[in-house]
Amino acid sequence: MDNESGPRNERKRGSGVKVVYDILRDEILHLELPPGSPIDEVQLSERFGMSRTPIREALVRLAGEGLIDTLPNRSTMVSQIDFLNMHSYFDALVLMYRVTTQLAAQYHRPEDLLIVRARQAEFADAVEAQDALAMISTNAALHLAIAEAGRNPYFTALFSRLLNEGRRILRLYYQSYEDRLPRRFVDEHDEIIAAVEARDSALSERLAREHAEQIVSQVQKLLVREGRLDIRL
Amino acid sequence: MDNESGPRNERKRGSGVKVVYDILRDEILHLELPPGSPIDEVQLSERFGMSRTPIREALVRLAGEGLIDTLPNRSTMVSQIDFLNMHSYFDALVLMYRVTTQLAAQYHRPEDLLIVRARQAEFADAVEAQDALAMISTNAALHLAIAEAGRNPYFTALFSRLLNEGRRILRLYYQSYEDRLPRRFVDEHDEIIAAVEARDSALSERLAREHAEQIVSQVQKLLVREGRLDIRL
DNA sequence: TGAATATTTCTTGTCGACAAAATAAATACA
DNA sequence: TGTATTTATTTTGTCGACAAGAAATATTCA
Repeated sequence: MDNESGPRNERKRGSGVKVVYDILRDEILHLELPPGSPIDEVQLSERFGMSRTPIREALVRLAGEGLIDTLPNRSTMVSQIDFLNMHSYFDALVLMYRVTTQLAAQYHRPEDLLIVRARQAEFADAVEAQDALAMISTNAALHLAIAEAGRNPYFTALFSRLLNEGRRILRLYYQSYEDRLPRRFVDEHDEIIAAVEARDSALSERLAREHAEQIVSQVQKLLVREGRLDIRL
Repeated sequence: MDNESGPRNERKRGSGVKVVYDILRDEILHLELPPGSPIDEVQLSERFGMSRTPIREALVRLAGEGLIDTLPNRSTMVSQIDFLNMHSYFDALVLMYRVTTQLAAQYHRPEDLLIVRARQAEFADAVEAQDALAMISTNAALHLAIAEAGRNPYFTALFSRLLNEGRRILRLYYQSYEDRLPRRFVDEHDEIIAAVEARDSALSERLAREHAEQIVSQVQKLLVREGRLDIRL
């Protein structure tokens, strides 16, 4: 909430939309702009030191990615998480974990694995540091790197969107609870990476599915773990 | 190329962006704006009788859907079809045919089937009329209706994008060749619809996969069916 | 005559202003 | 005091203008 781009004369022409998009996107994903937050163009214009036009264009872009909801002549707001349809989300997420990991086993290149391993190291550091928020984002970054190694832009784009959504969901919960972060996930990632590297498609897909189902299971536990009001009647 | 929205005083405020988006989107999908066509904001502004601002917002939206390519300070153009990566496209297409059809078998409602049947009737009419262009669009509409009956917005969105891309690809070819349209596809659609209606997930998925593979196979034939220059050397 | 440079023109990105639509606040009435 | 109406304010959609960047054209030079 502090990376304003500065006045016009310090920005390269043509970069306005992207700067605003990048910053707002990150703020939405980090829940600095939580679901349901109103988005006010005039305030953003003041904040970023630019006219409303590039702000609006960035908002169109964010809307296209489902991160904000807009209707004509109405206030824009940060999109809500559709908890009523989590099963759709989980179906799509698990399938994308499987498909992208299998494709990575088939199509990865050496430079891909360098990136994947770097992301895994970051993830392991976050788990070691018991830093839940870092874990959430480094997990997404790792799996996105695997997806990119699979080289199917359609799946990568969908998976990216799902991972982003997952980041928002998880952040809602890890902000409120102090869970021990399971070291097991680091080991699972290592196994997946090894299977990918070995180009073992079937094993990659199987490990990815198990891993994804673990994650879904954990999210589901989070979703139902709302303590019941304990009042004697 | 004729549905301009008229001057400002005949349009409802707030509808500008959508009107331009809808018209340009259709023109891209119908190849009236073929791949690689330049997009000129000033001309569009004159054509639609509105300022460039809503035009640009519509273009941001189209870019987000991969229908146009934009870079800062450069001319926008209609996105090319990436023929070098058709295998990625086919992988995604087949998987989406399977997934959405299976989900339709699981989650469809009576009103969904009414729509699906109406789209199939339109498809059958197009085949009967040997109207290739109508067949291309009604086929996409039918499968999108099936996907919507499956009720997973993530898959539906990806499939919609893939079907749109397929429309552009097929139009490139059917504009140039006069093929007999196979009646077989009508029958296959009927079988798929019956399996969906019967809630037979496994059969639905199998039929969808076979159907998709037929379509892929046909597209592949189109792609390689460029006559070789027949000159004696 | 082809290449390099300068100039002109065109297109894109952004600006601030205007006004329609929505929202909030104030006023009137029962 | 609660409801309906009116007024004021805020926000959004669009406008046309300005200027930076890119492309096209003209000019110069070897």
